[in-house]
Amino acid sequence: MAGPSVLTPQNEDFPQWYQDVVAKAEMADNGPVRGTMVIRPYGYAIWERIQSAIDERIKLAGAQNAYFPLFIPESYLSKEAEHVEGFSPELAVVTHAGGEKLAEPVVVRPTSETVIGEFMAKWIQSYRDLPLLLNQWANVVRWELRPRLFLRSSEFLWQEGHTAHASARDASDYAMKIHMEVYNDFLEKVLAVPTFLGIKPPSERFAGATNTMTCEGMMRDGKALQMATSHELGQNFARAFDIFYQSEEGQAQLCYTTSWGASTRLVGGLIMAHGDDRGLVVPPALAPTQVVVIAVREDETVLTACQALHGELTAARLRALVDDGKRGSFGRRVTDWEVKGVPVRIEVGPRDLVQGLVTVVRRDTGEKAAVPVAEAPALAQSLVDDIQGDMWRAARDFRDAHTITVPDLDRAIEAAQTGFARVAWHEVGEEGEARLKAEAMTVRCLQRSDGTMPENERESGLMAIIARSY
RNA sequence: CGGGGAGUAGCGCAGCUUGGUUAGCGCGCUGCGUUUGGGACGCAGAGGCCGCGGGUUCGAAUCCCGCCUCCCCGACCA
Repeated sequence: MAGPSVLTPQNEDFPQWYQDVVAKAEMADNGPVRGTMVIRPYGYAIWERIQSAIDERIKLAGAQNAYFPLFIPESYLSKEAEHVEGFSPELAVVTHAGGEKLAEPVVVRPTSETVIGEFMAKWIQSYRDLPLLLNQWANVVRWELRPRLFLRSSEFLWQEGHTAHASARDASDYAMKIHMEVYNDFLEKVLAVPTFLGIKPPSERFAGATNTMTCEGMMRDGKALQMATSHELGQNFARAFDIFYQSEEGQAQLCYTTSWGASTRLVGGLIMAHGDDRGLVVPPALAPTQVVVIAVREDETVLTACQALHGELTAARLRALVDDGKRGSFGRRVTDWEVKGVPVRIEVGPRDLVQGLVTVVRRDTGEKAAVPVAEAPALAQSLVDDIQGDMWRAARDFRDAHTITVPDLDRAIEAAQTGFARVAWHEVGEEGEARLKAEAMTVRCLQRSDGTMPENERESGLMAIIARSY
């Protein structure tokens, strides 16, 4: 039934497989400047759906969208010592503009804590102004030495939330709320990627944060990908930018701030968490096209049947389109839709049609069924519903099968060659982290033994998740 | 920046060692025809500053010198 693979098989060369998928599914191209990325219409359609799903959740969590400038005075970055130290190696700095050398160089934002901090200070006067909950959708630039499409590009698109609160508790609760109700919910319900939730060890924290929460997903090659992060910034940025409020008692108090983000990297995560040797597999809740109706050949009866099916699918609020056969042989077109990962396809051919049948195929399992034309829309609908859950369970089972709890660091290093290792955090320590680095591994996150999110890395009984990562 | 590799058609490559007709192959692209139930086939086409600059030579993709760029591995990272 299946022809030879169009792509490099995953187990032969996973990075090459990834590049093949990005190219063949028409997701993105390299830009003319090293490290930049051109997102093609199909890749962008997926990003737009990621955006709207996340944006909807951000708004439910109470934050409002705003927009801050791309250019940031260089001096802003230096106001927070750890922040500038963390980012300076990857800054793009504009030194000339308008034909002249600038008095103060301007950096292209690598992230916006600093500018937003400046304006928070201006806007916040009283405890009544808190919490201040902002988000922006923007592009950011971090000059990368080893770029990879979607996973690590010098310019990327993301959402960055920035909030200010009256107390450490409020800030911490809100960062957690975003982590669970925006990121984890999106990853589970839309992207169908199960993750390990935890906090970063101090060595892996965001520059200037007091705590970083992460969602770590497992890719099909057993490596980890950080899919979203939420940071508690303590009073570090509030102090640097004078973000004060007057309390009910009339005293000036420093705010506590947070920041949180998810980027176009999620598209890379989608590819690597669900993809197989035939290409992308897109979960139905995310898919720009959920059902493709394929005419086996250009034939009036066939095309009429396709249009009728398309009408019914659309009426049932499924995102559907018709492949009318003008674009080449049947086999070629099927392969193209498979590479793009469309969840369900309905093949309409003259032979089946004589018997009143069409063939319905699901992308995730390849399972085919010949069903009466009249039943096809309902079947497509139920497959769309089933596939979403099945993909999540398949990804979870894969992750669990490749996650091993081990008693010590030696065995953790062994296990992390092929997946994730779970080991007591006290078995690692600073010395252990150095050993991991030598093995190209890191502590991806720390969690309690029951898998929940700890308050901080000093809690006793924490487990470390160790893996190779992107 | 350290270590490796490569620049020839949109993409992937051969040719270079030993200089010499009109620079070639696969895929893709255009036209026409036959096809179409898992990447169809035939015929006819289009497409090249052989990375850039200099040199040697009657003659350079090929030899010499200089430069530039890209890719892979490492250090940094959403």
